[in-house]
Amino acid sequence: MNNGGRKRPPPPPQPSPANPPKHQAASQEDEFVDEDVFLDETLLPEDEDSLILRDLDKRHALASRLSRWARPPLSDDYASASRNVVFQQLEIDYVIGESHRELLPNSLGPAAIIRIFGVTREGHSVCCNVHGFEPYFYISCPPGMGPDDISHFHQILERRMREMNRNSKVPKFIRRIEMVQKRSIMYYQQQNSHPFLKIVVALPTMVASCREKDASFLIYLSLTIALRYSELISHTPEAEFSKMAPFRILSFDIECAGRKGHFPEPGHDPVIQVANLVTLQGESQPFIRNVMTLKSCAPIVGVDVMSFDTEREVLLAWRDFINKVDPDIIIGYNICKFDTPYLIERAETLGISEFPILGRIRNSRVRVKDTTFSSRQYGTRESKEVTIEGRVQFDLLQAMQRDYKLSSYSLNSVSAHFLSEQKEDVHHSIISDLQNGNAETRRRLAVYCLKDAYLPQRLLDKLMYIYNYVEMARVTGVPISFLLSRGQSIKVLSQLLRKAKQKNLVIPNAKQAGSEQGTYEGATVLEAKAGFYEKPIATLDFASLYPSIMMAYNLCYCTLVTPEDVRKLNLPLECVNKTPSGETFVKSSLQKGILPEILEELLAARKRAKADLKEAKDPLEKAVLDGRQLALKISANSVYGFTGATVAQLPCLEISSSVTSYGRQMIEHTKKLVEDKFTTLGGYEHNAEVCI
DNA sequence: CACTGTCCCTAC
DNA sequence: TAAGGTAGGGACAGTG
Repeated sequence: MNNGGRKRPPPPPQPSPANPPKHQAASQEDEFVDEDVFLDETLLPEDEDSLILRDLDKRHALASRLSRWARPPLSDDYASASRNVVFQQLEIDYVIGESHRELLPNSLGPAAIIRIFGVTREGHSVCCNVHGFEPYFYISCPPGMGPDDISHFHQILERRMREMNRNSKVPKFIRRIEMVQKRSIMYYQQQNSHPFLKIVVALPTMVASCREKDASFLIYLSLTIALRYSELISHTPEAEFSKMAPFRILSFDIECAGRKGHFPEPGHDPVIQVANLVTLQGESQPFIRNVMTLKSCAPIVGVDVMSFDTEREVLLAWRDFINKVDPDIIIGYNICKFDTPYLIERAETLGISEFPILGRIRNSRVRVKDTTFSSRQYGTRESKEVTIEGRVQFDLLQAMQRDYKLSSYSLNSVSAHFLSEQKEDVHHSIISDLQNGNAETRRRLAVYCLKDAYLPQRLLDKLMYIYNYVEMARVTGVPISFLLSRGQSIKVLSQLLRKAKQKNLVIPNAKQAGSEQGTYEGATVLEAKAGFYEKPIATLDFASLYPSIMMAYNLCYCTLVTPEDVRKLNLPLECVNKTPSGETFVKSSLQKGILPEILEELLAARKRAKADLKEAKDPLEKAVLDGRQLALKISANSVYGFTGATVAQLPCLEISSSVTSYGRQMIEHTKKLVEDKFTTLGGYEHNAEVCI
């Protein structure tokens, strides 16, 4: 048994025997009315089965509830592996052609990408992508391999998998598994009495041995897989397979006792409280509420208060809690930049080496990495990256900053904006005083800490983040974490890879050395006619102009014909389109482009979102759905942007400049059409004029 | 003051 | 290392 699975001590003892239970109950009732604003009916449990832990006995209810929800430990079969994880789904995207240097560091030739999606430990359970774990496993093979070699490569891959599998001590107990493919998020339907699909991952030694044995087949991260991917049956996320998985969502918040006038630093300032709420996706109430405090804390209605004498105990209690509850998704406010790194760095300071075992890979330590993200769309943001294998971290602050333009992103103002609820800020200057007071002042602090854990969960539900992000992840085929931590281009690339694989195409590494191609001509903007118009003006608008152009004219990497090919191939005129910018593309009758297909899918998804929008009644729900369809629109537009991004993975200015040239042409044409038709000569009242 | 370049923002 | 695009307006600073 590893540390991560170590049993948490049985229900902690009542923290403060000095307070007789009766007195507690009385004071609780009093305070509940005027002080515990957040403990209103929205948070209080409704049924008997829920946790109302007014006395010691009820603590056992928590313990049993917790163990009921705790997932079974890994089988002993896995004990021999130094690191392992159980995945729900394996998918192998095997060839992307010449390697992308970014995606495949250190590899030169055509490459395979194995993507692994999903994690589970119990059959009916659900999972998300292998977040945190590198979502791509890189395998490279000798340079010079082309599309014709795909099947050969396939076989090599398969053989290698088998070999590795033989080497491992893991028995094969899965014969047939039906998988639900949702790309990023999946619902696993148990077809088999045995719950496990097993994949043992990343035995570091195997990397070395593979290199020695077969230099032409480098494996950067080794895998041992218990079933062959050909045995997987994947379903598109439709009908019953489009259901949302009941993720287990942990929302947490920490409080630190900072020194006066200083922002808390993990090198100096202790973690004094950690509040946790655990909710099943789709349910309105958390099924676990607790708070871990340093020093005693008076009881709180509906909350399991666990008090400890040392900070070390607090941290370890939290680690054990995480491992026991085994959440799929971890949320909070600014957790990525503050809470999570703070806990880890604090544990480092205190020398608690066994603390950062929080993920689903046994004995894998969580590390903190500094990252910066900068793009024109989202601006530059510095952040810390903490990978917790197998758990999605969803920072509501990040999501807010990406999705909404607000004047302030404090939890307080965001909650006020979306939930009409304030957070009753405890000013940071009095946190230390509250901590140094008595059990009652620490209780007050705990209530606020809990509220700070509660608000992100409310935001998550209210803004339908799980639904919207899962939708986006499904459509684009990237893990959810990418949606928060990366830009638009990875989404386009991911869709390209998916489509290319379907069609047995390889994507070249187009990023040439010194790609100095400059910029290209953009859209026409007609001159506006300024003035105050009393009568309404008719507006003309193209529906998704650029995507429509790409679809209509079949513009794609794989339909572009170079000038020399035009000469060589002597293509009949009726098979090609010549764009206003002078490029040639074959028509879809000859070969349908990948990009148009991707766009069709995106626009179909957008259509679905718009249909939902029509159904929606609640204004906020409407706003959220509107945001979703807008996000899909932006994704569709970024397909065009992707081709014009000269610093991206696969620039193709022939496509982007063709799109804009068609766009200009169409706008001119429309203007002419309208102005020619609606004239006084044609019997209309006025001459029409088309401007901005 | 006229003009230019930069930054920042928004529209599409 | 990763990063959708171009067009265009307004505020502001610097310069002759």
